[in-house]
Amino acid sequence: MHPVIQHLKNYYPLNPTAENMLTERLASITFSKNDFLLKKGRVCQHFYFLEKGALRGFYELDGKEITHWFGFENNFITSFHSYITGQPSIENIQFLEDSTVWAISKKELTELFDAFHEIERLVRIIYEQYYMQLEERYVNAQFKTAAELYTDLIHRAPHILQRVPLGQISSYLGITQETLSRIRKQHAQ
Amino acid sequence: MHPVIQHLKNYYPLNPTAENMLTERLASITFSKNDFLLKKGRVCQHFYFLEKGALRGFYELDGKEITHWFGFENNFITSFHSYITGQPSIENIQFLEDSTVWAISKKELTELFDAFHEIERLVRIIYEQYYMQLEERYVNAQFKTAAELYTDLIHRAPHILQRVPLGQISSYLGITQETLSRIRKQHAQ
DNA sequence: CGCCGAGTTGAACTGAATCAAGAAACGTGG
DNA sequence: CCACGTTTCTTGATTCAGTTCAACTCGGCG
Repeated sequence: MHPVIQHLKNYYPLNPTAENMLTERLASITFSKNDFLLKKGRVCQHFYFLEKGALRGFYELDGKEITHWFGFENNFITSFHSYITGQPSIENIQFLEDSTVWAISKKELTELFDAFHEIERLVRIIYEQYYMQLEERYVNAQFKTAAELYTDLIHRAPHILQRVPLGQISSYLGITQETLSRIRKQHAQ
Repeated sequence: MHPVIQHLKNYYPLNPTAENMLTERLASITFSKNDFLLKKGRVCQHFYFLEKGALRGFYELDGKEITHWFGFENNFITSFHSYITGQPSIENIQFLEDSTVWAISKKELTELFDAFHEIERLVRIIYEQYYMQLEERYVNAQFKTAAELYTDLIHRAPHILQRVPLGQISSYLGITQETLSRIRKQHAQ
């Protein structure tokens, strides 16, 4: 079975016709480590599904790169603000590993919404889940010390330390690399 | 025209039949200042529209109340996590002023999704807007000093200082009341 | 072999928290 | 409508977590 269809079953089951129409419109693309899925200034016209690999969204602030999210296997990926508004993206999306994604254009997905109520429902449900995740992350972040943020993260995503450079994790947590390095040292002992 | 229908036109226009079916299911409720729309531990079974007034969502942390969002006129309101998952809410929702809300139950809204594709589309579009807002708030919050958070807030919502106690604003910004008081003093001079 | 990016370590500094005490504003009942 | 108690806000002194800046280590790779 198609890996995207397989994953969508976790949210809402589609009937076979809708599944087929969707599958036909999904294009597989492979990328190498350090490739960009999207560069700042371009409009994000696609909705992606990351089958294998890892990536990050980051923007520049005072000459430093701020990674504000990571994507791993089975995550839906897009530069949301740009995708929805059609405006140029402020963020870059870059691969951290050799990766495989499935892509569908906004135009095609919108057409599928018109043709299949249930596909729009599926996306509505996916939005709900992603909204809750974002909200949770937000509430968890505030009022925590750097050390708490770190331990929370390795509980939630223990693999992240092996797969992502320290500097990217530290900006994701909103602390400096030096502080994260010290915390990690404490933690290991 | 019904105030909810009026506001929905900003997102996606409904046909008259859908408008009527929706309007019939909306119940108007008035509350007084300090009333609770939802108390911690209860399941949020409704989706609300705040026609007039103001409210806040808050939770307890170390014996202190942390206000993590505000709602004003024309905002959609619910305890999202509880509403979606059906689990007891961690947060309270309390009115800051005498208010008027329109309510629809989750059951009825779900039935409307089944009956009218376009109502589900409307909600999908509303989710997109609210997701972007949350994302924006998140990115803006990190890496800002307390003073920057304050000036950003009064630009975005200048009315908030008149309508909301300082202690609630400070926890919303993730700083102490003392710090906000000092910043505000600096700012005024 | 030497360079380069990633990570570590140290010392000084600073923004904001904490703790504590007053002042002002509010609303509630007599 | 005033008096009293409670909540909200302000101000000061001290402390501390985390930043900044700078130097150093380590491992990989051309």
